[in-house]
Amino acid sequence: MVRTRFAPSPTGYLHIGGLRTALYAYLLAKKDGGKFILRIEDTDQERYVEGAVEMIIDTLNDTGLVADEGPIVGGDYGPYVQSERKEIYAKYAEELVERGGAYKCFCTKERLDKLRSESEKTGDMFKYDKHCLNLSKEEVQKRIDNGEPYVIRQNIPTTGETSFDDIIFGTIKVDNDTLDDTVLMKSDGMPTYNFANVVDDYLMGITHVVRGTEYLSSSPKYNLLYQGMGWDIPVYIHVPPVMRDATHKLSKRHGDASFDDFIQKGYLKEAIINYIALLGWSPGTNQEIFSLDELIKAFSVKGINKAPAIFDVDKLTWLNAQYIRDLTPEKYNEYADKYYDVALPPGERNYDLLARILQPRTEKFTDIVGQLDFVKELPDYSIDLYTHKKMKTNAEMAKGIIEKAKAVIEELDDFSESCIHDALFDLVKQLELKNGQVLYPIRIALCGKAVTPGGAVEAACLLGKDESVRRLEIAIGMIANA
RNA sequence: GGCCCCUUGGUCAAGCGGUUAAGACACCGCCCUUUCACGGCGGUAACAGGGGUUCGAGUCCCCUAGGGGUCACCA
Repeated sequence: MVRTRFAPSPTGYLHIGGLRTALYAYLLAKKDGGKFILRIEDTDQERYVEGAVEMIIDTLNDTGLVADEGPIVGGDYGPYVQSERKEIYAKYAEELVERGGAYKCFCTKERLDKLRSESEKTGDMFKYDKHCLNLSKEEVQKRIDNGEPYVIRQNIPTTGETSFDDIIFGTIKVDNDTLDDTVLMKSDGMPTYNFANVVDDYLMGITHVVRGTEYLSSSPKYNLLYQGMGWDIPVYIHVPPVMRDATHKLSKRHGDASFDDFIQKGYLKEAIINYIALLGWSPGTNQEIFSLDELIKAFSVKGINKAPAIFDVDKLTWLNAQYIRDLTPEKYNEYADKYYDVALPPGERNYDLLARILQPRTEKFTDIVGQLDFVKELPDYSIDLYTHKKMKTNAEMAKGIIEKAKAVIEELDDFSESCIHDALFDLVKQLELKNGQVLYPIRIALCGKAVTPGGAVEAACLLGKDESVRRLEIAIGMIANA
């Protein structure tokens, strides 16, 4: 059975790139009816951020990428938090030492720094010189008993080459002498990522490792580790990064939006998931709208592109608009309500009308506030707005029309949308003008801005009779005084 | 700098030796229309460069250029 994992370190919000990695791991598992596991990699206590684990789990649950096993839900392979697995790593590290795949190292930071600056001088890459590799067992024990701090380093062969297979990048070979004896266990007893990920992936039965390409160059070392322990090597799927532009990765640090930011900005989680699925992956068909279930069916690692993908907000926004239009009006209003709250005066709301005029015009929910800004208060506007070349209207003729419209509207007892509509269209007929020639000036008078959701009828309905009449009077006065 | 990886329109991408090189976003134009949108129709725009291999190359090989990743007791 396929078992994949998402293994973030709890250093903050889940960002877009991380979410996409999680999505791919999830899809890969679910495609096969397998399990998706969440593991928290918190071996670096310095970078730990309070509450980050909860935020990550919330986002995952929210987006539907629900982990089958993990810190809260549990599972048969726990604990799923690395800081709770200290003894496990220690045990396997000792075993690896026994097997010759690793050794204890007592070198001080000072010695290492010296080595580093020396290699810097000669321009070579820093490589640990295996200084402690040949310490005798007794010597090692003596120094441990003396309380000397030590780390455990991976013993990498100095000759030969190591290769590994990646589903999307193929076989990659590297010379062993380009590999450094990296630290596996830190002096504080915690493992480094380099060791913990291998031990955990093995112990947790992970069959497919999905992670970012930043691990591509260290993967040979992990293979050496698997081999050293006599463990089966998992299938690797390294996914390219999501970029802000051609040369920069998307990063929260540089103010790039996170998943939560997009939700705040009025994006639908389904749209975000749909979009990031398509970012760097192609289903091989022209389908672009996918529910999570459809993604599971359509997903294949073969469709993952090797090149980094630049995040395009425009396309996300377009997709979001598609999702918004597909909402039922009721659902739309549910999402929109909190924006109505800020844009609209208190009182009853014509939800039916609101959804009808706004839904096709909403790309993200935050748009609503600006689109309804004329309702609470008539904007300051210039009578130049009455001039519209295509409508063939101007302020002078607008005045007459608005006066007549005011009269018509004042007489309405039933200020329903259909009554307003009929009354205004009767006026059009009566005046023997085009629809736009009479409706356009009325809308301007009502709204005080050129672009509004809906037309004169909808605006009047939204404003109510008294306010409509008031605004028409204002318009008449403005033009008269001009 | 060493090593590894990548390179089709502005962006996401299809292509897997023979195509007029798809599709989508964005942009532009037209239609619809009481503004703007929505919707419909159409348009501009790409194989990084150079060598090979081949009857034939976006597709295979090499080089160059550009970009990314990595060289921590971070993940």
